Amino acid sequence: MKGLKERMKYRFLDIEKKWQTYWDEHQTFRTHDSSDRPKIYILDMFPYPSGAGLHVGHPEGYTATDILCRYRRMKGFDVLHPMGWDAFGLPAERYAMQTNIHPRATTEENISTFRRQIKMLGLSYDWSREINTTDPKYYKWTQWIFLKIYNSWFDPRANKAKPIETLEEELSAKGTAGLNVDQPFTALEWEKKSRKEQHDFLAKYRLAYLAEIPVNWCEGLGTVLANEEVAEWTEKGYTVERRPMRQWMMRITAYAERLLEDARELDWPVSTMEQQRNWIGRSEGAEIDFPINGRTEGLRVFTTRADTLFGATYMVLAPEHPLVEALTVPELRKTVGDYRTQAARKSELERGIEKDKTGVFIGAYAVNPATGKEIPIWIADYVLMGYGTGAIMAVPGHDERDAEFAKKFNLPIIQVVDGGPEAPEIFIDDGVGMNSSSGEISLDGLPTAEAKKVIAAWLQQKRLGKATVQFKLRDWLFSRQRYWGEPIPIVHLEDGTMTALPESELPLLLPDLKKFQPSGTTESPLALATDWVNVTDGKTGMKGRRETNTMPQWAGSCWYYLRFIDPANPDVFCSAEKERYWMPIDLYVGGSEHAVLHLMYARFWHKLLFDLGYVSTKEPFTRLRHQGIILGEDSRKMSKSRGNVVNPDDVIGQYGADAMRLFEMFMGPLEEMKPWNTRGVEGVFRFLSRVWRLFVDEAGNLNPSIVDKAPGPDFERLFHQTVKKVGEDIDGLRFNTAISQLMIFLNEAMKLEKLPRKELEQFVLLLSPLAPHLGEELWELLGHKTSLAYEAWPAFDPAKTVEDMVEVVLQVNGKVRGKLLVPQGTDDKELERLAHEESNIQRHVAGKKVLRTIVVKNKLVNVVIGS
RNA sequence: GCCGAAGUGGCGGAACUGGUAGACGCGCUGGACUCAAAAUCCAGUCUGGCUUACACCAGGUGGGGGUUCGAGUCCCCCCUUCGGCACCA
Repeated sequence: MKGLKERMKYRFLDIEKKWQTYWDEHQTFRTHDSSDRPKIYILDMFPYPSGAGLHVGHPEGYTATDILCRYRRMKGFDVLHPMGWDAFGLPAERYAMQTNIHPRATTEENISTFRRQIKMLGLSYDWSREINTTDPKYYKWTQWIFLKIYNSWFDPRANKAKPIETLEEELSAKGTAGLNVDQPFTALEWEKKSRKEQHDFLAKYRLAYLAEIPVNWCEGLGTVLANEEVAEWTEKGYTVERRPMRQWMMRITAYAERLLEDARELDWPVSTMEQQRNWIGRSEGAEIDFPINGRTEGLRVFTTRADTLFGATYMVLAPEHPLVEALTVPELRKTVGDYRTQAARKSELERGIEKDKTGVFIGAYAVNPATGKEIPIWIADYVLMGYGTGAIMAVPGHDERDAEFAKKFNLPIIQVVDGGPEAPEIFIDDGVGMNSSSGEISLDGLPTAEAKKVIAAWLQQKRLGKATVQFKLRDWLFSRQRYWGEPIPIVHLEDGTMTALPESELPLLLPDLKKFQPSGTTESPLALATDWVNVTDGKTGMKGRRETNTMPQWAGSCWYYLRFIDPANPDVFCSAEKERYWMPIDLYVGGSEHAVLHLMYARFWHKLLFDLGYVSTKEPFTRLRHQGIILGEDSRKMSKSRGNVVNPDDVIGQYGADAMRLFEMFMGPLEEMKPWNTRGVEGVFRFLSRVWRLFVDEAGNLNPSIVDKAPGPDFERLFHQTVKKVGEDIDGLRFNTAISQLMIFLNEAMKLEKLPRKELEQFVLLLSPLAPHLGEELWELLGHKTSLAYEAWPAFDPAKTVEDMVEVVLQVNGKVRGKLLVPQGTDDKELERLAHEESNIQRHVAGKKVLRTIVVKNKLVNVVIGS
């Protein structure tokens, strides 16, 4: 008795194991390159394999893309859907410092866990393409790309990157004639320069370069951080200080305009686009040179409000501004010096928190080019060296920060823009010019936009300035003081020059360390591997020292999507032919926490590779979606301390992978934040069990009620509606509504005595992308010998989706007063007549005047009456 | 402070270009099966009024106003939540 009952049960664990093994053995999801079928490249952001294993957030995005992939395969597409590991990273290294276990070992172990957990979900990845950023066969190419970047420069005339040789050739041919440089030289002079001089000149143009800049040093982590990363770590309680250090940078700023411009064509979430736009921070304005008494060079400022030039009553330099030293009068050297050291100590964060303005007068004066008046020059830390020119003209009448400063230090405030009678004391918006005329120019009466143009033209003509564009984006700090990262393939030679490793020497392997300890300096632990560090340059015979910094974790993820296309190629990072077939990525799914960092860096590298001719598209990710965060059952963020973490292993053990998949998709829209709910998992599990019972009888055989028979008209219509809706919803990533349609279909099917075989088979196909294990099992039970993964997706007949009887709503003044069942397509006249016949309508219309009647075919009749 | 997204039953959420608000699921209530329970199945479930009942009526998509025959959907103002930026001149 019990045995029989056991057999009829939906035994998900056995079924799921069986099909996962089948897919593995048959290599069901192995992708073949370039056929004449349409292609689609669907990518998940590959995970960092942490020691904690998968959490329920990971499967959400992975399941979504998996469903779409399975669906598209059935629609006849070549689908590229790979998975890999972003495996360099700090946690494994920190663990190594505590235990001396090599990060490689920890990483391998974590990857096994992740792989096992991901495979349990039944995701249809092509595992033959698995990649790992820490694999030398992979990072060889990360280093190769680094060299490409190092050996390139950005030609502003072409607005693109070019090999550095093109610059050398140009310099040899015609010197700096075609370039905009401070100290021009001729071709002959170039040839006469020493090896080091040439090297240093070129270094200023390379897209990867070393710079001594104030960086974000995090003592706790023993490394520097990119500006973009600071917030993340300070939130975790680490302190970050500004410290000048010599670091590798990438010239992402050269691409600011293109990163902004090309984003317009992308199908990305608006908030992500917005974040990127903010981060790039383009602003249009003007550069103006303020003459300084007794000096030939002026003081250059950037302003977005050149129209307020007449209101500039003083100037402010950033404390770090290079002219401060020269301009400060002797009597004030001490005060100014003290202020500068004080400001240098403060981190940028601290500067931001202290809203109270500080600053000191340096004793010098500039001339306002519009009024001809002398105005004092101050330094203050509210002006940042990193933005614009590091100097501003202060217009306290129309800028809140300047106003605050002016009030504190009793500097004159002049109003030069009329904001109308309602305007606040400090009016910062657009208005009409006033108090702005000299013998040469007048802005009085001009609207702000107009005034900006007039003043810009005047400045240009007087050679005092010009319209320019500024960006907030800064160059990308690319080096980290870590062991567990890609070594930078550069050697520093004893004459102070650098040499890049030839491609033939890649990969430059990480040396094996016996002990994983911090170097004790600001260098990475690699500095301790003296055998590795000290080298002799083959070409020059000079002694050299390897670069000990490694690349940031973002490096490997900047191009992994290209390696997936051709993962084992030993000769190139990705074959051009395959790249042209598969790129761009048609759908990219991952967390919104990567909105600026990863997504900006990857776009930057991609554009570089595009300029150098290695990829065929200017953008890598055409359509991007973020999965929403899954909260704990208590609607709060999942965390160990709250004890509300849901473990995927447990859920799968209890309800199966299909139920887990289905629930995560049924919870709500993919992108929304939503709470976990165990009852909800039970709900979808019940649905799957009901599907099982519909197909399988108590003895475990195919339900004998399934017969070769045409469906009734109502059921046939529902079938066609279901095919239509499920397909459309999967394409639109609306899995929750696709599932509810399948539920509706099942509910109706359960009511039938005899089940039409053809429709039920097709239903299995519709269900299969969402619950693939159950799908395969039922498909086999229905007598099919091979996997359904490449079965044709069911077709629907639009004509058969329409109801022949429709319910028409009867309204009086827009309020529902009755309903009517009429044949589809009943004409307006007839509907109107029927409406007026209906008793409840007559009751409401009685004694009133009918003004008009609005009829919407197949929808409603609205009788409009007077009072 | 600025920018962006979103507010719908007890809960997760549906509702195509303005046309029956609450699909589907959870929960809850009642019933069937059972010695009993679990599982399963059937019925009900926005709020209020009235009714034996069917029906009917009023209100209802964060709040207030507007456009419209008709608004969850469009416009204006306000409130709340989430995400981002934050002296960027």
